[in-house]
Amino acid sequence: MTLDKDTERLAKVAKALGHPTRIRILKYLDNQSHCFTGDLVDVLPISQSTVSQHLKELKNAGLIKGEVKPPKIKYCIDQKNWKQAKTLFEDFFK
Amino acid sequence: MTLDKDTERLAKVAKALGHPTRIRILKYLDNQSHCFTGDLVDVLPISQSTVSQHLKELKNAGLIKGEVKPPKIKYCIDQKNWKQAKTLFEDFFK
DNA sequence: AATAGCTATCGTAATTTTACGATAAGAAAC
DNA sequence: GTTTCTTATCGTAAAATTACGATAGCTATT
Repeated sequence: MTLDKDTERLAKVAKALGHPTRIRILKYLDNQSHCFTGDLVDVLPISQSTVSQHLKELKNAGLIKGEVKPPKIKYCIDQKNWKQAKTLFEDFFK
Repeated sequence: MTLDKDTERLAKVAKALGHPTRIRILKYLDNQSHCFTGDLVDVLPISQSTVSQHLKELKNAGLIKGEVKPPKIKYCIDQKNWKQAKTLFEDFFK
């Protein structure tokens, strides 16, 4: 059943979106098109390690991806998975 | 900032959607337009108390509402909040 | 080779989530 | 009034989440 797969995927993405900090990160990324961890640490009222942890979850959910630009890591939205997520939510709310 | 309110709201709704069982419940509700707890217990592979717990979370997030039809409780989607959630996600993914 | 800068990971504690069985609550039927 | 039916709530245990400081890793620079 691809329906069940979609359900699992939708739930996983939703879970990744289920924290205000992660929403803010994604909105920031959407505005800036890309950013480094430090940019977020400057903007968000939480520690560097916690920011990194949230980034990890977004990456695990496939919503963002990181590119190593030593000594920094450049994050941006994973457009392919982003589109898929958008579609899943559209279908769900339709 | 209404933006922060929207962020909080979006995260809250997303969190409520962040479990496959709750997605299934909402899909079921969308198909049937309404249902009782027992209907879901028959369909889902989890116990009655767990179903009730998931319903509670969906209700807390405002996505569904229950109407007492003794001795049952009739659940349906909260259309007003559902529309709002739909809009929040649309704006977010736009 | 040593230092400096940036970020992930580790270790940890507090809180939340998820699941279950058992129990309570409410109204209808007998 | 007792029983029956349906569902919420309680109590509980295991697992996951969230947060932090401290530490490690990786480059580039000095």
